[in-house]
Amino acid sequence: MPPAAKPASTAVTRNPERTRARVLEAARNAFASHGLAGARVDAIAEASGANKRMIYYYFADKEGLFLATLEQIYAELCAASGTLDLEAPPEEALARYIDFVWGYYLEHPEAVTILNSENLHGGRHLKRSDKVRDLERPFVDKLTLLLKRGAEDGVFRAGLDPVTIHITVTAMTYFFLGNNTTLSIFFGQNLASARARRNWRRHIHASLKAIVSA
Amino acid sequence: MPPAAKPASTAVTRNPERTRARVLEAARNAFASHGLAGARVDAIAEASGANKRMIYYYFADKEGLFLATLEQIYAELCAASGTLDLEAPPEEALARYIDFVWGYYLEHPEAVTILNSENLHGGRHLKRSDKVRDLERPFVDKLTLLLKRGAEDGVFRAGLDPVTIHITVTAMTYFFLGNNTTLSIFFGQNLASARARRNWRRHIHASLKAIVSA
DNA sequence: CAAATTTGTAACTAATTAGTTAGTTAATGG
DNA sequence: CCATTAACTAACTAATTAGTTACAAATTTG
Repeated sequence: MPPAAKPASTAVTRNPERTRARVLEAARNAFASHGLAGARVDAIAEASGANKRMIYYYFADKEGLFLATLEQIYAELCAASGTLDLEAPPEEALARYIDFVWGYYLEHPEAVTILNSENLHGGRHLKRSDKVRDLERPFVDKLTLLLKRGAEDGVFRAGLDPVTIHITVTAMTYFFLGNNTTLSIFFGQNLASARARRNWRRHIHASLKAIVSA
Repeated sequence: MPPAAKPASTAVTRNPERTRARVLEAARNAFASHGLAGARVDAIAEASGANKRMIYYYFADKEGLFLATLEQIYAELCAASGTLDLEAPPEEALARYIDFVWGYYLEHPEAVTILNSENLHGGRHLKRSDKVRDLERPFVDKLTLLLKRGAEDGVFRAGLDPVTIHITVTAMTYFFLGNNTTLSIFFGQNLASARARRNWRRHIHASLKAIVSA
């Protein structure tokens, strides 16, 4: 049922890859704005310019489309981390790492809401994805090396767990950005302002420095 | 339209307050499990034992019911923080504060998913809630005093912002618990285990100690 | 080039949904 | 004790929804 990858064609009237890509883009927007249950397949079809039938042809059902969206997000995140350059003194490299995570979620707010949706549904789509299981996670290896290097240089504490550090950086980024609205209302201040964001990013840097310091 | 609070009655056949409470409880479960769009008013009516008409009678519409659920969650969080005792040496008191936040979200996973839903929808329900605006937030005052006390004692850094510290503790708690499923899948380890939770809670304590230390 | 296959369309359907109508029964207050 | 109001019910509706059917055109392949 799922169409195999095909060599580029000069045809304009038919273009399955472009159709797929456009559907995925529209799906991403729709799921990000309304969640899995709130997103409308008809709306995705219209926004992508594809016929609704094609969505079912390519992705089987709404949940299949949601899974494909999730897989694309994870693939993009991992691919982006491939270009991450941590060849610098440990403290400088850690700062770059933080800026990468912060920058990624700042530029991809849809990733936050879609991952939240997947957690709402107990990860039932991701669980059956071998695409995500087989993904390269360059940032984990890079962070592992960085922490080791920092410990050897005596600037980082020894025995730091890379996954723990990654989750810490992501938690501080993701929670601040993803829950910005309710936090702003609850604390009566605009945490979406450039100033508030700048302060928070600075706070992440200072916090992680304190956490990893020897 | 919204019914006023009434003195307790001995009647059993009619009990608007109990009906309201049961609807709210069912709504909380439904919204927590399926989100705003995914929750079904019919299912909430059936689960609460109330007639669907009564839900519209008390809460106007589905969004009104969602707002009432949100308000209840915030009210409970603030009420719970009222009993929080921080009368202890600053480092011990900060540990208690962390355990309060951690314990609260651990015991109320539905608060996490419902707040995520509200953020998905841009906070449009909470924005029009004066109930939440007028809420007492005892934990902010308590934390403010604690940070001041710690600074005076020379154990905490001076000038720490209580809201920043609160968001930091909440970020590390909320993100770990709320995104536990996708994190577990992505990093190939069971972060829901008692051991993983214990380690993470310990990590929050160590991290905050490092962050606030003079 | 012809048969098989892939890509695409338009119109449809069966089920579900939020919200309503029209009325009944219990409590309350004068 | 009766009239008004509050609490409640069952059955309904109009709109929407995920998913399908039946068909057509383009492309590939033997």
